[in-house]
Formats: sequence, structure tokens, C-alpha cells
Amino acid sequence: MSKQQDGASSYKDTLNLPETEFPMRGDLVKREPSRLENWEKQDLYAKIIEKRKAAGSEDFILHDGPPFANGDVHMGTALNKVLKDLVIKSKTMAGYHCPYIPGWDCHGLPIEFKVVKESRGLEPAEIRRRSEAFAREFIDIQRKSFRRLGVLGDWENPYLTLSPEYEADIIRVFATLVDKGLVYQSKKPVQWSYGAQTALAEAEVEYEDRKDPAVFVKFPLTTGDLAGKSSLVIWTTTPWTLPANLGVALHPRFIYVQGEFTHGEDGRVENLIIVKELVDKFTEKTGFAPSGDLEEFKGETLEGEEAQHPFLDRTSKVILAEFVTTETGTGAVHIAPGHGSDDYVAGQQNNLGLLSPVDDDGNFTEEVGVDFLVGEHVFEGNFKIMKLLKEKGVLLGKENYKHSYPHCWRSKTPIIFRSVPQFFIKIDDLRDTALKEIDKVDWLPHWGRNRIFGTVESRPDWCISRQRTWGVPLPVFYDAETGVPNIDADVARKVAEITENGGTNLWFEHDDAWWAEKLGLPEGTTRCKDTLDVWIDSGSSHVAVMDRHPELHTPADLYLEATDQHRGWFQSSLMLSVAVREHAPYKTVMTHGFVVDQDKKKISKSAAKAAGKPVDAAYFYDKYGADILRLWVSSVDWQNEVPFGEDLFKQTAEPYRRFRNILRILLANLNDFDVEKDAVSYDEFTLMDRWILERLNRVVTECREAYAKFEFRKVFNTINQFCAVDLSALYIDITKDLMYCDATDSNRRRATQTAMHRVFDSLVKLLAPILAYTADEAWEFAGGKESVHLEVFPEADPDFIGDEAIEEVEQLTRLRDLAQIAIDAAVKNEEFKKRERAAVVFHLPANDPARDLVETEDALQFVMVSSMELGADADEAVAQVFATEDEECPRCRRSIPAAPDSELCERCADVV
RNA sequence: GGGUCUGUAGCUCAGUUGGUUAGAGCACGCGCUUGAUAAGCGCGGGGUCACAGGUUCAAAUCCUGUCAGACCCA
Repeated sequence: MSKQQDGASSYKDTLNLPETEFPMRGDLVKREPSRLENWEKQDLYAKIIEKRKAAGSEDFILHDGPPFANGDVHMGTALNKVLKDLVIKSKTMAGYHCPYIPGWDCHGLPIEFKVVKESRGLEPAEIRRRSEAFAREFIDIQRKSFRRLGVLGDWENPYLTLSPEYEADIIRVFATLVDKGLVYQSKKPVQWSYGAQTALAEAEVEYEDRKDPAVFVKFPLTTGDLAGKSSLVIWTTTPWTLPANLGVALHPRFIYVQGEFTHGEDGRVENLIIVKELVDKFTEKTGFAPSGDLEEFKGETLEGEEAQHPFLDRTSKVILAEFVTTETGTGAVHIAPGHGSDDYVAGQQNNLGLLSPVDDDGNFTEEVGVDFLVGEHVFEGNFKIMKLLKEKGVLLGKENYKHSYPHCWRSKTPIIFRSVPQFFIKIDDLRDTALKEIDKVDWLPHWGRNRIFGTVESRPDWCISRQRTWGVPLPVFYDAETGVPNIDADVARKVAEITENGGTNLWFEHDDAWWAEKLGLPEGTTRCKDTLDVWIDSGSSHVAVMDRHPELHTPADLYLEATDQHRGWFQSSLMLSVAVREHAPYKTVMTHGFVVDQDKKKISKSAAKAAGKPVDAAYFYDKYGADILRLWVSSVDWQNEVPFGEDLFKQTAEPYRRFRNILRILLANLNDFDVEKDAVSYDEFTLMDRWILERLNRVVTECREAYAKFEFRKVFNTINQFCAVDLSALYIDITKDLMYCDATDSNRRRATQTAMHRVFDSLVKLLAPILAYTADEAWEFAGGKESVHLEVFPEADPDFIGDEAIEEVEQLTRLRDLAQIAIDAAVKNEEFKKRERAAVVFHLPANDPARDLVETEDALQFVMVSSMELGADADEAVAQVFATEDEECPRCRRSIPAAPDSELCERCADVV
């Protein structure tokens, strides 16, 4: 190839053009799986752990909250798991020893429900076998997804709440509770699902809109001055609870009125007592309007009086309660202690007793006291009772009332409050310690503290019995004669011993006689058929996992789950830990928001499916790659709801390309560089090199700090900004000329390569926790023999802590901006086509700090024009441009003076 | 209905203790670049900082209320 044939490009061979095998395109979907395979073949997780152990590193324990072994991994689960991995990887690279033992929550209603739905009438032991198989199937599915996402951990030895050892530990935790006198049995209103035939935990309840018949009912007073003269009026949306009515509650300080009310249409007259504020609403809804003088008094004046039950032959006591409001109703609240928690408490305080004439199916029992209601479902009963009220002349009005009402999360049937014998944990005995412990924990974000404090402060006793099969048996026995439960810690511990080897299936496979004999209990003793609330399962993990596992210990440094766990796992763990060891199981608790739709609406799985919006993590890592998903997680504000949609997801592909390209061009520019042989010392660096290293130092410091605070988004923003502006738009662009055209071994070029080498090294390491695959790939191309995940983060370099170069470059940036304005105008006027053809004259104020820089080589390099000179002084800085008269050097394409007797510029002539 | 939060360009986000003309990236439009090329660079349009009051010389930033959304609770 000769000069004549190929013109200017004949000098191409004399240049040092960037070169690398590192592909521009990620092809993540194809490449990630083979890298993952390689990690697993060499057991990278174990290698990292060994390396930190050998270095005597300090522990950082992130205790994994177990996801439910049911369903595929959706974006919410992926967000949680990847956040955990970002914590583990960044803490590891900050030099900590971070064992990560993942786990699964395996028992519970949702799985049992699916199994039972498939085939009815199964024996308990068979339900349990199938439930276990079901759980294990999804554990494998989810584990595969988590690994594919690049999450490193001890995947071969996860903890499972269904394993016999774990189950035995749950029973031992129960025994400890018994030791401390915290467990009791009582008849108490619970949220009962007649659809699923079980009591439900708070977390198993969901609210749906529902229409109920609301009624206004009068309770004639039978004692006091108003006896036989006036009636209290109650309002209720659950007429079916009236047979269990034992009281009427008034607010002690509200003002009530008493007097004559006349119906606007039929002229019916009643003497009634209603809270003053609600008289108008009452009139509007029932048609009864005040028709005479109204007497006013405070609610407390009626305390202790009696009122006639509307259709049963007994009276109801008038009591006072603070929970009475003037929002709806009449200011007089119907109290059925067997059918509501407020009612229960009020009943206890006022010795009202308790009635709950409803069976497991939600049908009235004999106890209801009205013949035609026996056997009737309560919601049907609503109408019969209304008819009865009307017949008795006590119905003052009715309406269809739409409200949000609790429903069973599985069977979707409405919940009823019903009293049944259940087992409870006394929360009052734990509450004070728990509240004190809450204030010793760091809550991230800080408002999490209030969330959990509020729930612990107000939570009632914990109902721990479930009438289910797929769970840990409640290790309690009933006396043959009396049927009284024998709640005994030693017996429970013996059950734990037996099931530790055989598993709790033994509980269901053997009969009462076998167990009585095995435990040395009297003949005829029967065992409890209930299982423990699943929150006891996961809430015991600090014993069953952290105490048991040699690598872990309690308290954990961090628990990290979605914000709904304030009421869930964070609380159950706290309560059980306080019970067992009197302190919280964690030092820090971090919560993230839920994944919501792009317009910040809640994502319902069924709605998303109907709209064709994928929510499975697999869809995204199979289409875009795990690193894109990880990058998305890092870019998200986990403190609040996390908006998600495929469009948003695609947007993160752009920064990914930028990071990848930056790594690529750095690798390509370092192609001929050997850090051992070619690195230069501090004095050799150009201004630009010192500048980028000062900037790098800031980035390193900021990222290290951000990682330490789990502010991954800040890491993302910082690196993104650094790559887009400092590297891509400035440093790499500006150093192109010297990188390509200077002599291969020139000091200036080697200096820049030294700087680039440091930039690359730091960048890869800072990105490694986020771009787990890509950083590892780049590291390999840079000659790394082992995985980048074995490395530690870069340290700040004391040589570049200052900002001398940064300040100088700020002045150059000013000049560049000034020049840019003039260049754009000239290009628009078609004086020349590109900046490299511009000859610039700066007119600056006399005291302008940039004056000394204008005619330096650094400045010319930075502004990337043909020439720069200082013109006459001006009040305001301004640049003037002309088309240069210099020819373009055919080698470096800069328009600068040529060397004598050459078409090349001086530098290029020297090099060639 | 109650508690805890959130609300800045079409989209994703920066914005230090209140202080010049509210900044990036993406997308869009126009140029340059065939030596980062399924890349790179420059320029441009686009914001009454959810809304309404208040404190202040000065508010995206502090206070109050309204609206919308999220989680938890009823």
C-alpha cells in the first residue's frame, strides 16, 4: 500500500490504534450462563469465603429472610435477592467475611391449599408428603433463578423450614416460650375463615370491597331515669352478631341527645338517644327527625344502666369505651365480645361474658337462642335477623353499606370474627423489652423504626394455633378425662428429640397411643391437632439457622426484606428473639419498597398477565441478561416503591452499553501496556492524567461510602456520570490524539496509559458487585487469573487526594465552552466544518485566572482546536474564531504547523 | 378512616446546612466523525420543582392544608 494509492490513510499503519478482543456487544443471554457454570465449577463462593477467613476478616452477617417456596421468581423477589447480593458482594470487596446461607419458608396454607385442591380427601400424612414435594419443586426452580441472577451463596446447603432439624428447633423455641409462661389457651375472637376452616393471621387477611346490610336498632333502657321512656340506638353492618350482643358502648365525653323523633313519612314516633353530632345523618338515613325538645348529657351519665336486647330475653349492659367514634353510626356501639377484638377487650373490662354461637362452617349453633337461625349461615342469617327486628318493632332503619371488609387470602371468602379455643403467646410480657430493643436497632430508612414500633406497641396477643396440616405440630396434649391441655416444656422438648430424627411426619403418622407411650403420658391422652402459625417457623430462624450454623452468629448485622415485613418477619423474629434471648436478632434492618407498575400502581399478578406485562424475572434475564437486571436494581430507589415496566427496564440497557464500551476502549488503549514495565512515575503525568486521577479518587471515595450505606443508586449515578462526562466526553476523547499518534513508547503516552490502567482497575472493581458477570469478563480480558470477585475495592490514592488539577481543568473547561460558542456560530456560517479547523483568539479580562493557560500545550490539547492565542483585554471573556491556515497533518489530522520539508506536523514527522 | 412515606423536563434521576439563570442521562431534532463505528463527539427544543396558602430580604429546599400514589393497620 503506497501513499499515492490510499492517500492519507497510508499513515494508519504507523498509528497505535486501540485493539481488543473484548466484544462491544454483551451477548449476555448467551455468555452469562457459561461464566456462571465456571464459577460453580470452581466453587467461587467457597473460594471467596476461604480467602476472607484466611485473611482473618471481620464478619458481616446478612441473614436471609426465607421466601415462600411457592411460585416463580417475580421481579419483587428478584429485587430483594439482588439487593442482598449487592450487599454481600460490596461488603466482601470492602474486606469483610460475608457468609450467605439462603433459605426457604416451606410450610403453610398456600401450599396445602394447592395440594388439597388437586385431590380431596387425602390423609394428613399424604397431604404433608405432597406439600413437601411441592415445596421442594419450587425451591429448585427459585434456586436456579437466584443463581442465574448471579447471586453467590451456599446454594448446596440452604436452610429449609421443613427439614427435621429446623422443625425440631421450632418446637424447642415453643418449649422455651412455655418455660417462660408465655403460652396459654383461651377462647377468644379470631379472624376465622369458614372457607378455609381455619383461624387466620393478620398477614393472611386481605381487604376487598363488600356490600353489607347496615341496620339501626333500638335498645330500650330498662334501668335508670329513662327506663321505659327512651332507647339507645345502635348501628351495625353485621346484624348476624346481634344474638351475641352483651352490651352497648358509649363514649364517656361525647354529648348525647335524648328526646322525641318522628318519622317523616309514616309518622311513627320514638324516644331515642343518639350522639349529638350524628343526629342529622341519622335523620337522613332513617327518616326519623327530632320533633321535640332534646335533652343533652355526656355518655358517662348512662354508665352501668341496662337495655333490653332487641329480640332475646336478656339485657345488655351500657358501658363506656374510647374507641367509639362519630364517623358513622349513632355514637352507641353494639358490643358482641365473641365477635370482635375491641368488643372482646371491652367485654373483659366490664365482665360482659362471651357468646360465640357460630360453628366452623359459619353456621349458627343451638347457642344462638333463636330456633329458626340454628344451622343457618351467618350471612344468610343477616336477612332473617333483619326480618325479626322488623317484627319486634326495633328496626329503625337500614341501608346497603359498601365498605372494605377482610377476606381470606386463599379461599377469598369474607372473614368472620368468631371465638374458638386457640393457643396464644402473651405479648404483654415481651412488649417492653421488644420496644426497648427496637430503639437499639438501626432502621433503614429511618422511618422503619416508627413502623415497627407502632405495630409492636399495639399488637394484641399472638394467636399461634392453626387448624391446618402442613406445618409444625403444636406439641400439646389433652388430658383423657378433663380435656384440659397439658402445655409442658419438657414434653415439647421430647417431641423435638423424636422428630429431630424422624421428622414431624411422625406426629401425623402415629396415633395418640403411640405418642402417649413414647412420651410417658397417661393412657388415653390425646394430642393437639393444630399446627403452629408459620410466622413461628421463619421467626425461629435466629435459633434454627444462626445459632446452629457454625459460620453465623446472632445478632445478625443485617436483615433485608420488603417493607411489609415490619409486621411480618421482622416482628415475629424480634418477638421470639426477645423471648429466647432478651435482645433483638439484628443490628440493622433495611427495607425496600414494593415493585409497582410504571405509573406507580400496584402490580397485581393477574392484571399484569392479562395486560401481557411480564413480571417473571426469568423473562427479563432470558431476554436482556442478568447484568441488566442487576444494573436496574442498583439504579432504583429502594427506600420507596420501585416503579417497573419493560420500557424502564430497557432504559438501563443504555448505561450498561456505556459501561461496557468504556471498559472496552480502556482495554483497547491498554493493549500494548505492561504495568510492570511501562508504568510511569508521578512527575511524568500530564495535566489531563492528574486531572482524571483526581476525579477517579473522588469516585472511589464516593462509591466506597455509598456502598457502605447501601446507597447503590449513588454508586450507579456516580459511575455513570464519571463514564459519560469525565471519561467518554473528555478524557478518552482528548487523549485520543496522543494515544494514537505519539510514539508507542513516548513518556506522554505511557503516562496516559498508566492513568488509564488505574482507571480501568478501579472501575472494574467498583462495578463488580453490580455488573457481576461483565466486570468479571472485563477482568479476565485484562489478564486477571482469578475472578474479580476475589478482589477488594480500590483505596483512595494519597497522591491524588487534592483538587489542583481539577481546579486548573475547570479553567480550561471555561475556555473550551467559550470557544465552543464561537465555533458553533462559525460552523453554522460554513466558515469551516469541524472544531479542529478553528484558530481561536481569547479576549479575557485583565485578572482572568485562565489567561496564563491559553497558550499552553495542555490547553490546546484540551480544547482540541488548531491554535489558541490571547488577544486584547476585554471586560467580559469572549472567544473569536477564524479558519486556520495550517494544513491538516495527514497522519494525526490536526491542523497545526507542518515540520520543515514535510507534509506532517512536527510530532508526526518525529514519530515516523 | 388512622399510621409511615413519596410527588423535580415525555422517561429515569441529581440538587449539600434555604442563596446567582433548577442540572445529568435516555428519547426527539440538527450537525461532525468511517482512527471507540450495531460505537464516539457537539448543538438544540423541552420544567409555574403535584396544587394552594404561609414564614423569609430570598423557598424545589422550612411550616400548614389539598390532591395523587405506595406499604401497614382498621
